[in-house]
Amino acid sequence: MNMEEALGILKQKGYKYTKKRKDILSYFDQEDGYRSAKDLLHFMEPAYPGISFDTIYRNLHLFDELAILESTELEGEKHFRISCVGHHHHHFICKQCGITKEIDTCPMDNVKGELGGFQIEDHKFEIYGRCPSCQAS
Amino acid sequence: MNMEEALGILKQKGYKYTKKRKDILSYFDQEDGYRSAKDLLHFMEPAYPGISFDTIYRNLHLFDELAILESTELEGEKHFRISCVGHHHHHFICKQCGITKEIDTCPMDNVKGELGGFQIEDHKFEIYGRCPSCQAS
DNA sequence: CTTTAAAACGTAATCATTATTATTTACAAA
DNA sequence: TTTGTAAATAATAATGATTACGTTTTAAAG
Repeated sequence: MNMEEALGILKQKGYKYTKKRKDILSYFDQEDGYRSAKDLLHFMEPAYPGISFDTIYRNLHLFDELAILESTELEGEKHFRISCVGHHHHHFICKQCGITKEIDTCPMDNVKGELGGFQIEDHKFEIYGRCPSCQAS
Repeated sequence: MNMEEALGILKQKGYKYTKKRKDILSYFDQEDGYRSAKDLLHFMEPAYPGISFDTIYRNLHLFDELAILESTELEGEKHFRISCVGHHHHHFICKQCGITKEIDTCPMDNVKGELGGFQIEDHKFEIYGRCPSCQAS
């Protein structure tokens, strides 16, 4: 997912184009990892002093709903990253910097046999640790 | 993990035996699924009117630390279940009633090859859906 | 029994998130 | 270009989960 695609989705669904939304998208476009609402707020503050929580949260949720962003819960805080659309995948997530690495292995095929009678709706597979550059520092 | 084991751990580590702790443990012993602090509070209230949050949360964390309970985050709330010690495992979790089913498949072996240079510290694999009895209702 | 360290109480604070109402703005149609 | 209107934002306030704190109570060891 890149900015043009994301802006295209917004337009197509009838949502308005605002500079704030563009800037939010550009933030996630440039970052390659999970970021919190607070991280985004800190990024936005210089350009928009006093920007409200509402704007941050509403847009994060909107983008999550539109699958422009994907989200996960890390230590009690929701974190978001730009969506890697196209194919099913999971992530390694660096505990220190939040950067992600795509994992192509999905365990669900091997598991379905164990779950006869259970209706599977969703699953979460995440690996946590330190990325190479955080190990070095 | 059963009550005797759990109480043994408490004793061995020098923590006191109280009726509240016994009741908390008996709650998780009888429930076979993830339960929230609120769930536990509701269970405790009749026997201990006005029991404080502090008692609930402190003991949940203590038991989590001692690996008497294990925890996961579901929809912004921490949930706890009695620990299935002994072997590594994952869980199917029913979104409706919180009951769990053990999954013996662990995807980590297949994944390590994809993560050269990344230091793996932890992982989470959970499957969400409806258990057979919740599907029926 | 007495001691004492831990547990529990009562309450307030904190942190993330959501809701509310009023104002402002993007955008399309006149 | 102007204007109407629905959407977006601001400025709080509220909520819900969790943690912190000073005091009192209690389990359990001597």
